[in-house]
Amino acid sequence: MKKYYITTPIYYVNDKPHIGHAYTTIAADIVARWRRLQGDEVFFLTGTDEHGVKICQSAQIKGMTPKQLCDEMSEYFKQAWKLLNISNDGFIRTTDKQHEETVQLIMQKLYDKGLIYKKRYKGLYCVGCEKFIAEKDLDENGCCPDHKKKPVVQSEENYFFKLSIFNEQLIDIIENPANRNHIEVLPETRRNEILGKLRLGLEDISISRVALDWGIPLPFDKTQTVYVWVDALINYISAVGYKGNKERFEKFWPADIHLMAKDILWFHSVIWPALLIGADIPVHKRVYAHGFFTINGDKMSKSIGNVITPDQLVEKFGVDPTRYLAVSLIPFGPDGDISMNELTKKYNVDLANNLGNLVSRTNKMAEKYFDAKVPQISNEDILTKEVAKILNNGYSVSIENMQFHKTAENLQQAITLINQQIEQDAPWKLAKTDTKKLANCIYSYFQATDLIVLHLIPFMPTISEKIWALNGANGNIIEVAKKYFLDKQIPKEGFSSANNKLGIFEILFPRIEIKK
RNA sequence: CGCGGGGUGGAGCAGUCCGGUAGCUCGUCAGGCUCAUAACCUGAAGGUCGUAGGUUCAAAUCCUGCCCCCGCAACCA
Repeated sequence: MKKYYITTPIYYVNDKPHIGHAYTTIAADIVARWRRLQGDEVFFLTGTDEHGVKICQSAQIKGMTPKQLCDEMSEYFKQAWKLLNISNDGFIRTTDKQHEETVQLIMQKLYDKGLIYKKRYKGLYCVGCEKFIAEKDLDENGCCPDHKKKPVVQSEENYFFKLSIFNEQLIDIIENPANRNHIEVLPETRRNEILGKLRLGLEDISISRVALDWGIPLPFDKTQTVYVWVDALINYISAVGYKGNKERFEKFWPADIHLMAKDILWFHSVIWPALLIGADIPVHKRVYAHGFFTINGDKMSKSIGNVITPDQLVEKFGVDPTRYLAVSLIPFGPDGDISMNELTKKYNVDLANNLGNLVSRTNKMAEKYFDAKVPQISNEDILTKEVAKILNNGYSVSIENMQFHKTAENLQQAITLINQQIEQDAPWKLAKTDTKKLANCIYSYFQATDLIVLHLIPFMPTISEKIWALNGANGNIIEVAKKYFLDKQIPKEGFSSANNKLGIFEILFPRIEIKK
């Protein structure tokens, strides 16, 4: 049995979950569920990032302790993932004791190996941004462009990580598949970007902050805390037991894929591998950065007030459609535009008209002509083989490459084929002339739909099961799916079989009117 | 000369690496069907592929110049 370790980033608890967080998490969940159907032993990790100045301040404003705030915010994420039926195996919080100890362990190791040194750092610091700001980025008045405030000169003594010495090695790791630490950075265009930046050279990075309570103290200098990014990255190994569960760690690490949005690709393809190599730990195998979306053409922002939350989507479309729509509307990788209108359109076309209506019409026909049972077959079922051919052609390749919009297209193609076949067969005519042939046709619609439904599981786990039941299919859908994906044979038992009673019909995807 | 992405019928996109009847979804129009969630099926109209040159028998696709849009530019969740 193969293992598969997949992660989302850990989300910063300064903000409640929005569609961006949901997007990454749903994508990861789809892959995780897909791998499980393939028979892999999957560890799917998500979590929350909880240290840093911003959290401290937010907590203060709300009159809470940082810990209280983190508990509250972390819970929002947990609930959002529960709502979206996310099948994560772990949920790490950077305030977990085990994580904090792991971070200290790694820091100590890097320190002992001479990869960390102390240096005075002087720069312009914008209090609003909480960061050092380069002179060239200031506006014409010498102020921070975001906060319109003059930065203050700050001088701090910090610990630095010798990132620069890894420069050549990192280029090779990313560029050369034969390197034993090779990391596949995807999509390709992003990989080129990273390589381009790496070729400009690396500087050492500061990895600690002074006088910040809300953080993990450096083991070798308790007056400083670990910089939040370093803290955050280490979650990927602490969650699988780098400290405390050697067996699990060796089983799952290195991660097979880290998923994220493009803004944090640098950290995952440069800083994270450098830290790992520094600490003599194998590096992850793959990072995949997806794009950002605009909403109705605008950047998603609180001030515009166009932020879409998972709750809103679920309220409008339901859980499974939300999952499907989130990943199928735009290609995974580049930036894309999303709007409620487009989502609704796709919902109506793909789910209500195509899939939903197919289930509806076949169920109603069986109800009408065969007393709500799956009819007996007498000839070979060709349709299901044709559907299998379509799915074999595009489904797994696209899902492996995270091209979910193509996977969705593939599924829709398969559904359309059945709709076309129904039109050609015209069962409503056969009902008057040839009951034997009619039985054959209806049977094949069920079988073919069942096959599609197996492929829908990663996207719409609950509705897949519902259709399975509606179609009077035998057996546990997950077990049947695993078996099917293992030997690619349509099982005689396990699909809708003759004389099976259909489920009580209900409309799965009610059409949603689009407001003009 | 900072780096990168993009400009294809009304809308959104694919095709560009490996030149050879320009494809998909939506929308529009016409027809069919009535099992179905006014759903489904068939067909049609609509594009000098940002622009100006070049290479070639042949370019959306390769090369060069220009115009326009959008990200990133490292301590940023």
